Amino acid sequence: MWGCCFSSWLISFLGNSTVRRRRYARFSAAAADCQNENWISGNSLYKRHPHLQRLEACDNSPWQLFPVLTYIIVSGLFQNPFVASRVLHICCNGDPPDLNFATVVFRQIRRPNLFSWNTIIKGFAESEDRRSIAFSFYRQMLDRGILPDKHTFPFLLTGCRPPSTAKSGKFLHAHCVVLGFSMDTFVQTALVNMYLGCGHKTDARHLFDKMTSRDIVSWTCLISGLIAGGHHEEALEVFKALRSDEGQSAVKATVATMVSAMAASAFLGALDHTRALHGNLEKTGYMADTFIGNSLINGYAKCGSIGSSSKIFQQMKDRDLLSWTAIISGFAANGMAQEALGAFAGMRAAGIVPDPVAFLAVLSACSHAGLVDEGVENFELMQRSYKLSPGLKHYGCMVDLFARAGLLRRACEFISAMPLRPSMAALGALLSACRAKGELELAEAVAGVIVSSGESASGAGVLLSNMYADESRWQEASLVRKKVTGGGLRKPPGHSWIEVEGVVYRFMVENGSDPHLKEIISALDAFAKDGRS
DNA sequence: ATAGGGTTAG
Repeated sequence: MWGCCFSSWLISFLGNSTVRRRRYARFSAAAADCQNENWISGNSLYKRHPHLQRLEACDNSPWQLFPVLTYIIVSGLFQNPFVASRVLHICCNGDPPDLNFATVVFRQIRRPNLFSWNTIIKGFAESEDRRSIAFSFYRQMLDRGILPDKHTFPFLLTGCRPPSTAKSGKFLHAHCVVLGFSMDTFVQTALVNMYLGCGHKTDARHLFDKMTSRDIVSWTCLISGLIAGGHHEEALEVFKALRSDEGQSAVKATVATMVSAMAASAFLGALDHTRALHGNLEKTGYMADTFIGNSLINGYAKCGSIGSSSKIFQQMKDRDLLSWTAIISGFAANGMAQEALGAFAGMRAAGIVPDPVAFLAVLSACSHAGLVDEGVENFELMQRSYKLSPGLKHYGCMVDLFARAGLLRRACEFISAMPLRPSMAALGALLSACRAKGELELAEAVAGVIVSSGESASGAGVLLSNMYADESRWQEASLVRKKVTGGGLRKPPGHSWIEVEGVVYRFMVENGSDPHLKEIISALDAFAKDGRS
């Protein structure tokens, strides 16, 4: 983008002949240096060419780069590998990075050095949609006889994230071993991260366990990677192992570590863990951190301790978008819709611009409390005042809002007016509302839509079958049920977990393997008896 | 004589 701007700037710059003559003296000094094959670099370079120091001050603002870039190109200093690498680095690390211009710059470097290769590889590996280009640069680099160093691999490995498989990652792992970089902590951590990202948990654990010098980033990578893969209990176990390791080695949990541990604890709803983490944090200097505050708000809210959430929220010095969203969705999840709406008003009054996630929290508060008018109002506000187009989740939430309120007609109308294909969740919400209202005909129609969507319809099938059973239409009930189970479809068994004295126990329906299942059932029976009396 | 792996809300 700014490559184009630069061309026009260059033309206007060079077009003025008086200016050009005045600058000639400076250029000719640089030109003299370009004759010299022994390139100077670093401090001595900047001392000889003070103009180049502007390179250091314009990382995020390409506009400031233009004058010095002109100087660099016209003088020929661009062929100094150090200077070329600096320019390339600026193109790749701008905000946003301009990879097209970086490629143009890279192609102009006659003999790219390892630093230039690493820089362009990093630029593409960190991009969203052009990660594969990083690999083709790696390939070209090897073809030109340049060997990678220990910096190259972490760059390349960050590009091995889903949807790409572990295939290229394993390839790189082999290169690391052969070239002797497999003992480097950074490379090893990047490998662990890559395996976790590609879903190869066992390989990642194996690698991590064999690491000779784990530092805190390695630990944090493992914990956050396990969470991303849905292994929250294992993440907490690793965190405990880290805690016992902290006594013997120099590793010490950082903000990133604590935030990840908190996320696992929040997901599991483990109140004791959350409290323990909070207690730890009070002893460190981390409480002032916004990330930490946000994760505590979320953690306490997920554990049902919304009072603690709002206390943390009030004590926070700097509240950002996420702090407000966390407290709104916390209130929403704990059935406090009025407080959620109040917090939303507070957020707007504080000058924080809500984003789609914030609106989702508001809408879910309305839907849980049956506040139809407020829901519709905010759904419109989001589009009208904030120019945000609702996503599938927002539409799903609105369907849920109407369906829970028993407004089946309105829910149907809303679905047919949707510009997006309704999600399974939206149709499912409508279907359960049909059961609650005993609207069998509508339920059949909705179930038909779900089946024709081609996705797994086991939940819908079970629900419809139950509806037939409600009406004592046993034949149809068993027919639907057979279709669900006979077609290879199986409803995944529901599972839950409970934290008792700091230990998380997971249990499943249909699975007698848990040694505590009997205890759990008898405890539930006791609760049920209490409830009746 | 420039660079590297990790962070929260749905």
